[in-house]
Amino acid sequence: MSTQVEQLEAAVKSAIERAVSAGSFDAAVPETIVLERPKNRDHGDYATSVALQLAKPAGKNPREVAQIICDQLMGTDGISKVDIAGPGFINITLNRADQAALVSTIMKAKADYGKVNALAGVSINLEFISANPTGPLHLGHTRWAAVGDSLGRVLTAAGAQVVREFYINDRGNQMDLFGASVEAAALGKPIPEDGYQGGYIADLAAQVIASDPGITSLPEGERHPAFREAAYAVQLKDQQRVLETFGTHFDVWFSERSLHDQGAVEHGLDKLRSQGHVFEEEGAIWLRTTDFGDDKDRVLTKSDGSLTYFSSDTAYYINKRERGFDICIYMLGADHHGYVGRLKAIAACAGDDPEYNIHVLIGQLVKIMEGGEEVKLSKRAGTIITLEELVEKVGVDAARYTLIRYPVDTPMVMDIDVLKRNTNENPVYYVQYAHARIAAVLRNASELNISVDLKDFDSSQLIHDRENQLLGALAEFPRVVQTAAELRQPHRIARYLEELAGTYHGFYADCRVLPMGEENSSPLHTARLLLCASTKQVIKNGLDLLGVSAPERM
RNA sequence: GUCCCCGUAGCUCAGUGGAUAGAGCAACCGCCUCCUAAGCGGUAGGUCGCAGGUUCAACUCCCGCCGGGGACACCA
Repeated sequence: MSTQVEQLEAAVKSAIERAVSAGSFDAAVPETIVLERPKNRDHGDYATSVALQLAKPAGKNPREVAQIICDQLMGTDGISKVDIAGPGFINITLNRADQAALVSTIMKAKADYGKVNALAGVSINLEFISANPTGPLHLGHTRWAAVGDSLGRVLTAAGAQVVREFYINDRGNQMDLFGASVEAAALGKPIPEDGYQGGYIADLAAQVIASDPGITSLPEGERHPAFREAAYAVQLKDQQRVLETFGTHFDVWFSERSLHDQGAVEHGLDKLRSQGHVFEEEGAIWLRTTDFGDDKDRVLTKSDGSLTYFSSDTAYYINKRERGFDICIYMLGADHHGYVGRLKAIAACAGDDPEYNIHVLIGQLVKIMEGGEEVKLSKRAGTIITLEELVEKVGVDAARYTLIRYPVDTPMVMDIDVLKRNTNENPVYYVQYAHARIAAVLRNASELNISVDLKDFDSSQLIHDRENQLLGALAEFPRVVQTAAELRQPHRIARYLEELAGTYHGFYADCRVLPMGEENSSPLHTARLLLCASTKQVIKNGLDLLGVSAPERM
């Protein structure tokens, strides 16, 4: 089923085609017509600047072109008025009753309203967080936990096949240090100097001992790996538990070790060799990433024969592609932006198109304020804020919503004190409140036995400005989902919901939904109720994309 | 030195080349004897860091500068 905007776009396009074939002007018909919702209500329901774009190739002045298009557009089904404004904008006003048909569309589609097929048939691997299993998830991971999860939902809504993946860096030096730290804590010895100092190490030690009391009396050679493995298992499980309570689900937990066990590194190396970008120098094996814009070549195998972290990255990428993913999305912190070039180079070296097959999102840091002051985060000083602590302080909904609400490339400041408040300084409540408010109206309607049945819906009732505005906002939802998916920007969903909630509140203030006092119910009441129900559905659908709850009561 | 991100209202921030640059908070003024006031309406608040360029049109794209943050290992 095509949306209102798609129909309108087709209409404008065909108007241009008719004008061209009638010889009114000569220009190539644009692939897509940009239709925007004007900020100013006097400029109609939709506006387009095609005439301005076509003026030059057509060799006419823009208003003339606009006039020709308007003439062709006049009389199109559903369009009630077409105006030319300013330098040559075409302002289109739709027939109000026709727009109200959207209510049936939404009520029938329910949870499916907003799904689009922009990414249909595309298989996407979405990797995010990928923390070391050597400590609790902290604030930096939390931004990704919220945004990554939401992006997964948005991409799915846009038709993509999405696998959410967490890469476990369970190999190498850090793991040994981690194991040694927990072991030292368990034995009451001082933590190694370059080891992990956080308070959680003692807790881990206690848990490890509790589940395996004999571990401390193992001979040293066995004790060391035993501690490492036990602590790893406990810590990973903890990360998984915390993420589930946060509503972030992963389809695949991919262990770096398993990559090596499968021989994926050698396999990756072979593949890269066959593409001709591997060379040997000073006893090490290198990948010539500078062939593709990286600032220096990267070592795969060190001169002592051991593998670099980079070799895991290459193997992992190749592994993902061989598992059938078209697009690999990586969500990295700002401190890793230097990886972008080499990741893209990996793709290029593997014979892929780095502009299509790899997409790297760089997230800026989150600052946190509490009690009017910035909380300095420092592992050493023990002032790290974990995901779990944040949720304890402000709740899952507020934490998720706030983190998703901003584009990831802006550094953001979270004010804990504001998020703790149940006021609309906290935008999540503004949106949730609209949902709860509608739920209340619908409950009251059901007590009054007023029909909310679509077969009693009379679209010609909805002609009030506020109703029209609300319908316009509802019609935007699929476009917003599509843009959010294409640009990988879930914050657009949140911003849209705030606008929709605002439009609803305005409608609610000016348009009485239920009968007053002894008044009998009329078709207008039913029509407005259905408009409310549609709005509730869209808010719910949007909040679902954010992983934020849509309460029936507040 | 090279690279990335940011600079928009008092504060926190939106704005994928379009018309008079927006929202929330903070300030001020109004609105509950009937559907949730966690709401609505209004007033005030701006040289979109600075200077060039491209364009019919620039907060948006390009170049240079200024200011803030971050990154540049045969580390993981």
